[in-house]
Amino acid sequence: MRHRWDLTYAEARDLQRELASKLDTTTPLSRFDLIASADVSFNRFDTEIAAAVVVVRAETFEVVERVGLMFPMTFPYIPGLLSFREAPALIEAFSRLKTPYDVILMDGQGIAHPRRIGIASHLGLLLDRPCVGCAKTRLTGTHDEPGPKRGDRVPLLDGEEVIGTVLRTKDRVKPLYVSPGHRCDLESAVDLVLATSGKYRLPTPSRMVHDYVNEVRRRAKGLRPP
DNA sequence: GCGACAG
DNA sequence: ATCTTGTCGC
Repeated sequence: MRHRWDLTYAEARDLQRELASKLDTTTPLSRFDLIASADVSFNRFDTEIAAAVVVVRAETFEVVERVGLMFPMTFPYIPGLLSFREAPALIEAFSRLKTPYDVILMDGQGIAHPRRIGIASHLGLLLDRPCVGCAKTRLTGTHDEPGPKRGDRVPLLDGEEVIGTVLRTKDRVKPLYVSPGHRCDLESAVDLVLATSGKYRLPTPSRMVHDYVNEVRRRAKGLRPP
């Protein structure tokens, strides 16, 4: 499934409402042996964005394949419309990936979004692959403070509706916002994040792709140490 | 109108 | 998101 990206904000929101109705957030993940972690990186005023995907074996964190590239960035950052800025570059990166993977782990919200279609949901839907959303901060929803220990969690709510889980992945560090993206349910999403984290706040595959995508950007732009 | 607001 | 050293807290 594909669609155009050069839309007005109103058109983009209409498209989101249309796409959101196609999401599957009730099917448990059958497996997550091979995780395709995706991320982007860019400079404040640059017009190019670095996108990368790292396929990691969940049990060992061994890197199976990496793809990194630079891509033109045209859409601005508008809260709620993040995918229109970052997804085109990510989709290009995924198109160059050869390794079959079980699930995508995306930095950002899944259905924990005003229209229930954050970048993890949007990406999963367009690629027709299971996708988990794991964000560092909140976009929408309310919640209590989870307990202080790793594994402690509390529901992320929008009124009565559960749209995600605020999950502590490490003792006494800020919790993460986990929500299903597509072809995945909330329980599976939390399981995956918990199974791949512990040493750091972020899941290890997320840290790996974050480091790699920064390396890709710096190598393309040439950053000089002062 | 005011405050909130993934990356 | 990125630019950046030291520093406070467990």
